[in-house]
Amino acid sequence: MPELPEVETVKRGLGRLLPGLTISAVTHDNPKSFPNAEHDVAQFLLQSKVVDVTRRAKVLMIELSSKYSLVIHLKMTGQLVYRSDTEKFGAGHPNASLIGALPDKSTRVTLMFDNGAHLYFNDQRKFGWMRLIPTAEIPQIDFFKRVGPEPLSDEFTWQVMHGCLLRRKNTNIKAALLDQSVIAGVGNIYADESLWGAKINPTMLVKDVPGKQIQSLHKALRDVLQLSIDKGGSTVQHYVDAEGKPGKYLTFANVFRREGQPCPRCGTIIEKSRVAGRGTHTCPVCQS
DNA sequence: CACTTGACCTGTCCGC
DNA sequence: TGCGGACAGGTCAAGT
Repeated sequence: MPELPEVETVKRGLGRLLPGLTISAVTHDNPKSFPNAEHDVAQFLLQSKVVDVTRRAKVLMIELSSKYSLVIHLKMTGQLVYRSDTEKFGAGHPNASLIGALPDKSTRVTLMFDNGAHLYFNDQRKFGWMRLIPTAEIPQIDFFKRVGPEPLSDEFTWQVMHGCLLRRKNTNIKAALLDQSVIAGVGNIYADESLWGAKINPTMLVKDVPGKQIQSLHKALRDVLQLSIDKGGSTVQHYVDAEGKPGKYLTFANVFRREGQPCPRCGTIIEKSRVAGRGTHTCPVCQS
């Protein structure tokens, strides 16, 4: 679920809340959350001050004054939720969260800060991870060495995108979009939405997609990612922002999770199938 | 090498 | 009501 727009939304929220705070206590379920940790992570984090919060692809980085960074992947069900020492989220409260009292049974890591606030890393399915890595060494980790360009960057022209996609010319266009070494940050939601926008059938092989349609896909992908960031991301089940609130993009979705409903463009009933091992939503007429 | 499938997990939903 | 199984989706390892 957390794809580029969701991780970007969390990054912006934490970027407003965390910098300047010092970590005063840590609880965690090492080694599940901190695989292959070389240090006593909790001890190592104490008295570190948060310097900045950044994002690359679907990965969040909390940069610390110790010259180390917490590198975090939320995978499918991960959440990072900040709560001040006084927040109470009873029903009807204007700041009511999607989730209840924290920590709960999905909480895997808790950071407490010197202002009394807590940051909870919740992750029902335990696919997510955190790593404590020297900030200077982050570009060297395997994932970042292989990951493709940021689709919202100025350098990401349609020609650049075409070149990236052609590295997987014999696979279908949806699998190529989902491949993080081709383009960074695209997941199932925005693959389906952008392919619908460009009127491309997801099973089409990359080498068979004409340049004109790659241009359409480039615009559709950037538009849908930007729209979703503007709406605070997509919430299917688990995703919430740094304050525990769900995203609003899915009310604007054209095909994702809309099987059985009419295509907003032509009225044909949207179908669900399986492409690249994922649930895939298409208009059978627009994307024939 | 290029590409596809299965494993990792847990909660939810559907059919019997 | 209970129970088994499919499904959800990001990434890496293993398989074809």
